[in-house]
Amino acid sequence: MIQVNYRDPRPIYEQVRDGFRQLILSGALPEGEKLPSVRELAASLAINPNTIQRAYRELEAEGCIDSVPGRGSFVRRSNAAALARRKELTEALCAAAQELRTLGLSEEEILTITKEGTGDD
Amino acid sequence: MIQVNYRDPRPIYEQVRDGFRQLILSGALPEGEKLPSVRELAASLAINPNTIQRAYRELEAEGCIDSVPGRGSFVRRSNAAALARRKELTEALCAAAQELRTLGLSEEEILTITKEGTGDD
Amino acid sequence: MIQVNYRDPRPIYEQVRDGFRQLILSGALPEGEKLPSVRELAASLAINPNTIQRAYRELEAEGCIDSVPGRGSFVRRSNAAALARRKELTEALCAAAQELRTLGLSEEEILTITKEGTGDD
Amino acid sequence: MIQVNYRDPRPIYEQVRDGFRQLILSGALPEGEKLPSVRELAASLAINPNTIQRAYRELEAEGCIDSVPGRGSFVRRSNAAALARRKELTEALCAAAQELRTLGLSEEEILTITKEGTGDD
DNA sequence: GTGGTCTAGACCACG
DNA sequence: GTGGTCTAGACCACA
Repeated sequence: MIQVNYRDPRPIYEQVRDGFRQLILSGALPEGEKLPSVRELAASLAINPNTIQRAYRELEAEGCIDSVPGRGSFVRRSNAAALARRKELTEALCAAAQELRTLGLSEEEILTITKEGTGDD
Repeated sequence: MIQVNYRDPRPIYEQVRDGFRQLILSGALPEGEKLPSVRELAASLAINPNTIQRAYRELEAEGCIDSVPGRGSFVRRSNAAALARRKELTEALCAAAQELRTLGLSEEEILTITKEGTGDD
Repeated sequence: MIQVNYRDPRPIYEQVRDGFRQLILSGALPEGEKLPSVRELAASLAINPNTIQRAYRELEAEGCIDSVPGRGSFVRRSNAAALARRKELTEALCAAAQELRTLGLSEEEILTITKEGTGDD
Repeated sequence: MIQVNYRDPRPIYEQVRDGFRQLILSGALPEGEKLPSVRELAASLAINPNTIQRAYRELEAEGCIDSVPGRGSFVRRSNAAALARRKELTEALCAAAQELRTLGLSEEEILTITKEGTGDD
């Protein structure tokens, strides 16, 4: 369901957080779905429960999940979270495209890169 | 010439390094141009000289500059550096575009975002 | 009659307890009125009966209800409970007003906020 | 500078966080002021550094401070943070006033309570 | 020196 | 069982 990669320079809690965020915002995890419990996921990933809890805490702060003490954590899929993420990605995409232009790539080349992975190629 | 921003989550040495790389690869700094000395730049940015030195060291490792002990650091503009940077940006752009697709944006919307800042709009 | 909200950071038993206290102290539930049985309410709210029982237990300790084993729980509306609640709210109101003052709000602005919802506006 | 109270039911990290937020938003700590280092404050309060760090992390997320690895944490006093806090307090004040009304207090009595601590009494 | 991540393990409140 | 707080202590990257 979620994978962590020790070679990835990103901290583990970010990998877990971003992994779930992606699953939630893309709709792969439906609204109301129960996430694995902190201890359960920690055990299955061989990671300290505190690390998982931090990921869940941040997802809750972002509005992606509800954590209910004694019951578990559940997908919320709020619009605000999706919009915030969309804004982040839009800015990252713009910045990358801009810098590629300064490297001398043509508009056409950049659009081709953007389409990679579409199946259009 | 270079600016550092404490609110930026990136470490300062990365901000300095990336700032110079951008100036060099985009051609804003011509081949052979002398960079400010470590002490000079450290003083003008009110930053620890070690931090500047690390930025320069990494730029040299990337092939963006040549550091000549006793004389200073000079722009090299190698092809290898440009290609490496281009690969990084290409991957970032693809990843952002892919995730925007999972958020439900159409191909058209994504291309429009990519074109932002072109002057085409 | 009572609603629980999983997004509310307050534990469920507090939501139930506070909900009934509000209904009782405001007079919405008349003296002597029978409350739903623990099992009944637990079923209708899809909540663990232990949770309801804890809410009732605390309401009894506060003097808001009488629980008669085998017969049920009944509204008591004691003066002591009202006074205790009034003290709590008074302190909360004072604290909020004080902090708003430190944020630079004028006395007038604070009084206006206090009156919101009065129908005076 | 900051005090923690073990009798307070609020977690320690919230007491620390809220204490600094109050000092910052009220202007008691001027913009750019350096906060005590995580370890320093932890030692002086006899609290685990992790607990302090969590408080600082949340203050940074709120936009109240900037934490710069290797340099320290500094007051930011953003407008957004002040507005968010003001909104929280406004809602708390309204809710308390409303419930006091249901307890039968007159508008006059409530306004008197609100003014407590003004020196107007 | 600084902030930040992670682990291991205890303890609590809630359901 | 659940989430949440806290401690103790190690380790890393940065300045």
